[in-house]
Amino acid sequence: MTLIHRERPARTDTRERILAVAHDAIVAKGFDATSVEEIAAGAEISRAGFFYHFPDKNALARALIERQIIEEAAMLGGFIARASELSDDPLQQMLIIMRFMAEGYAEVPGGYVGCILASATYQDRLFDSEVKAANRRAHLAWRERFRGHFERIALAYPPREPVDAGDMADMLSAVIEGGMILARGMGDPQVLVRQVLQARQMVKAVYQRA
Amino acid sequence: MTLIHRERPARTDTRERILAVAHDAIVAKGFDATSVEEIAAGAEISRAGFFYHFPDKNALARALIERQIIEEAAMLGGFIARASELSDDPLQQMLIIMRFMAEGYAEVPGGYVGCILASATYQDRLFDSEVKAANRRAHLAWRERFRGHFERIALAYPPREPVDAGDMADMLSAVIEGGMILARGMGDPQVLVRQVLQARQMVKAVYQRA
DNA sequence: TGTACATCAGTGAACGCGCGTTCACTGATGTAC
DNA sequence: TGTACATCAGTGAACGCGCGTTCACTGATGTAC
Repeated sequence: MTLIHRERPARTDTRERILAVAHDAIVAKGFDATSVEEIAAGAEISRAGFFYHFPDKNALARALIERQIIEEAAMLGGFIARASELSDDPLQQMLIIMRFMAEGYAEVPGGYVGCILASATYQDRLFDSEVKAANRRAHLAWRERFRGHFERIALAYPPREPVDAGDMADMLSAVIEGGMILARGMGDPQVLVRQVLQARQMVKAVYQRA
Repeated sequence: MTLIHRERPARTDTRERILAVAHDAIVAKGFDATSVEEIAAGAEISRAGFFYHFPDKNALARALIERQIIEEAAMLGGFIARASELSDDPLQQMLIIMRFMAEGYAEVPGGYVGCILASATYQDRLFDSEVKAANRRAHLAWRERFRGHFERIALAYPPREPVDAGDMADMLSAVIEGGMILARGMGDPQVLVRQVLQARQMVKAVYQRA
């Protein structure tokens, strides 16, 4: 028989596992209702082990929000880059981006979807001002990212009804956050996908000529 | 000097005060982070007094969601009735309703707004199936309420891009829930108002001919 | 190549605090006769 | 109109439990000489 030397996997990834487990639990139940105990158990360490990686529970919230901001930016950046490869027209680019978004949400395994930023928004008195500021920056980043895009669209395609480019940019966030709430509230993940595709139809109706 | 006989106001309204205080706190901080202690303090009773009115904390959540469903229905019912007084045209009615909604949110004192249903959605593992079912019924009620309306609009005004009447109905909820999250995340209550008005412009673009 | 020490990535047990809930009790109001 | 009892709308103190956090310790790995 060989010696069963305890598997001690090179897990510098423990921190990542904590973040992944915590993300899912917080999105599902809220920050306060998610205990350090269950996060630690999910990451297969002890409760005290958690505090080796984070000074306190709030530091975890901060890290999650920062991570979300970075991942969102990466995903969107990918969509934008691919869309500008596929078309030079700003309206077509936006329609392509929105289809990518819908497909992205359709592919989430189990259809389970939630947004940590919304979760933090609905518990904002719990978080310190640093977390709130990060949350705010994230929303502003989305807005600025798409405002310029909608301004270019409006130049090429005068809108049928007057709309503000900044509001159109916010609409993308709003339809996703609101769609997630509906999808979860109604127990049907497809609701989010349909909302994104419908917002896409509405964008066409606003800008596109027959 | 007159006898200062303790003011013992006829407060059968204690239950209502509990609900009002709890609503504000839960929407601001989440269900779990809102203690019975602070709800009782806000309603000017003792912690034990709270349990005279509700068997446990979950019963409070149920009562709040049921109350929200009733109040929403009443408010919307008022808007719909007034809109059908002002116009016979289904599209004009919808545009009037959406303007009422925007004005309603613009008038909220302090611009402070949140939705208890969204709050419950983001903590849904905490609530029992009865609460979840009520939440779901509420969303379905909104959808059915407006689906017929959008179907009538589509008959009179063939949409410029194909859209599903049920999805259009959901869009009203989504834009409000999403708008609230953005408004709070960015610290600007006007964001919600602008999102509702913008959705209104998009409805015009989809259905209205020049 | 061997030894001494430092650092990393945790563990297990204990801590105090705040929370939801219970319970015996109370003082004001309502009702029967 | 007075008295006895019931009900309403709570109070104050106590309960046990779970939570976030701390702390002394540990065993494996890395580094200096």
